[in-house]
Amino acid sequence: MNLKQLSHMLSLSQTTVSRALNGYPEVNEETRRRVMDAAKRHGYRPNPSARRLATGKSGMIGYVLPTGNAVDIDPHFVEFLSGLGDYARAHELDLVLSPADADDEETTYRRIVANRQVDAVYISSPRPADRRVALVNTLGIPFIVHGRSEGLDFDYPYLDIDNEGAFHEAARLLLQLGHKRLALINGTDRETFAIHRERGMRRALATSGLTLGERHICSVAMTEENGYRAARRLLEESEPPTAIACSSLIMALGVVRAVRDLGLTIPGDLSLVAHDDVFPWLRPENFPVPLSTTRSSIRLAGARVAERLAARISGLEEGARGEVWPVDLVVRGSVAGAPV
Amino acid sequence: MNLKQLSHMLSLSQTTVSRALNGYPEVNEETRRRVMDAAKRHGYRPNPSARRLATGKSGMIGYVLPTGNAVDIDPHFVEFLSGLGDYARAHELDLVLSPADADDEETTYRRIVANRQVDAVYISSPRPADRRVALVNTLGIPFIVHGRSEGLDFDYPYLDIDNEGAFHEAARLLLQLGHKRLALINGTDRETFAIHRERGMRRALATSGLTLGERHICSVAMTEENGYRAARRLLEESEPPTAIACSSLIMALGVVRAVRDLGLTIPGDLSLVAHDDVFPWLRPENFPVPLSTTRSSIRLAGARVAERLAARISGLEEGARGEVWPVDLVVRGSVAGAPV
DNA sequence: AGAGCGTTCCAAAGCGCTTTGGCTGAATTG
DNA sequence: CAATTCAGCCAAAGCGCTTTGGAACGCTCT
Repeated sequence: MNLKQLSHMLSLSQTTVSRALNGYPEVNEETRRRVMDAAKRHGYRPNPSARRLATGKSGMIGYVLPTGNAVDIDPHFVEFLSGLGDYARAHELDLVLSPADADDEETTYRRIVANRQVDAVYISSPRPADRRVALVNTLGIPFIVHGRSEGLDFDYPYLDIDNEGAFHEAARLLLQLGHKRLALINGTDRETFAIHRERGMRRALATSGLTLGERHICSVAMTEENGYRAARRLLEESEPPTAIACSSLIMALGVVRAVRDLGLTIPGDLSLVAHDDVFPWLRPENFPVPLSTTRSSIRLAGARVAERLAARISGLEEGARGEVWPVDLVVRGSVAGAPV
Repeated sequence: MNLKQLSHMLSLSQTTVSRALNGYPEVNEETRRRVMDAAKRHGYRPNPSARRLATGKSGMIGYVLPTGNAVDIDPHFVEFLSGLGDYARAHELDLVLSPADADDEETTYRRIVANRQVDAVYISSPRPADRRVALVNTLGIPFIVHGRSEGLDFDYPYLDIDNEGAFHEAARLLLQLGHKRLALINGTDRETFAIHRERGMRRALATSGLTLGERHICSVAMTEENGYRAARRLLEESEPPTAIACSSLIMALGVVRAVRDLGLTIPGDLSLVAHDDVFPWLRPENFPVPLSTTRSSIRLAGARVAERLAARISGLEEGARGEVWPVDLVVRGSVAGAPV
């Protein structure tokens, strides 16, 4: 059932039927009702390919998926997607993932914009002076960055959590508990969120006249194994840290294992705080010793990004509005006063 | 730069240019070269929306993403996606995720097929007599099921791993080690893979004249917490199992924690085997006691599904070919002889 | 020489929608 | 009452591609 048939059986022109369906004002309400009714009764659905060719709008939002043998997609992604999908569903938006060589995402961005394949895109895990952000900005497609870049000479719309504040608070807590030797097991330092977390921690330490030594900070991919290795290295030093802040629950798993292997205890020998993106399948309260966390639901972020993307597509949101969410510090049993 | 302009500047008709570009035989090789050349030089890219309207082909593969507040997307999904994306990239295929109410995916399948939004779809985590499989089969769009359904009165193309064989082997190993009381911590029993694993285990037990008691099998969502709870329940019985097979590494994490909490040891008091989908961020060899696993890379499966999907789209693959991958049994320190 | 044939190209008709520009007749205005 | 206005409808022109149904040309074959 296409527009032609539908309009024919209503003895109306395609124009009128199209307008009636799309809510244009220049059609009699009585006629509109008739049209709507017939459309529903016959299950008419405008062909998206045709509509898209005519309007250039696709009803989809895009994401460029970095791929490659050595490229691992972050498990956070799926939670983010959950939230995004949840909102997108309610608004009949589809999401298109365009796989790209991780070393050359630009070509793909250019392609999907040139082809008008999607109405908007989002960018995640931005790095400082991220070229993707710059590119997408000049290409002029609606977009939102999940996270923040830095050192770009223009403003752009983003949604980020207060990573600096979160780790500042975490460090401040540890300092208040008397810890002097803190360490940070961070995500790879090419990503802005990791930089912000380090910054927050340094700021807290500076307030107490302390610094974060070069050797007390690890920047690694967020796997259990890397968490373990980093923790071992830190704890086997001559003057090991008495408290560690860790950028992910998964790495924290490794830290806990290292602590055990070394015959140490949490929080007796080591206080531990980690960032929690809120996975349904791994919860900080279920750690051997309930884990203190800085918590922010990445799923909610996904939903919010979808919401703002939709708003930008329909012109309800404009400009370079940045949105930063505060992060909860949740204190559980994994932190205690510094050992004497 | 569109076809009209390009053909005009070549003083050729759109027909000829189109045919030259698409490799049709009825165009002079010399002309084809000229066209190809000009196209490349001017960076001509056919508009996908137009092409799609004309041909009905979209160059995308689809996946219906179940969403909802209470719906958690499996973290396996992201690994599968990695593999799929990796292959799709090389073939210029995009992936469109259509979010759907988890209770009503059918509407969405109908929509994407009716709208010809994608050239093929894949279905994951099938359940017995899965309605999605039946639906998609009658709708006549190319598809592949990742996993298997059961009790359907027709054949269909799928890619699955030998879950039954894997757990049969795992159980057989445990039996050989003298274990008599085995337990299974499985994924939710609505999914076929869980049923197959249970079946494999039962079969192995039957061979030794044993059975898997009702209380010795847990069917739960695969979270760390559920693994913990299941293990506690099992181990606190009067005659606790001496060996557990577990359907995921994440649940195994919980099992290990439970064992510790109860003051037991692996493999002294309990032998443990788990299924490993091969995540980059959590590896069985890094468990406190290296975990024995049944191993199969879900990432490779993703790549293979993409490959077969592409083959079906282009007509290279036809019919209802089922493909079952064998699963490696990797023995590590977490299994030992049954306690005396 | 004319029929027959394969090669190479083209004009034009879709694909199914949106949108422009214009037409009608009734209501409003001076 | 003629002149405007306006609500409500329509025909037709795109959007940019693919594909159908020839047409023109140079050959070979009888």
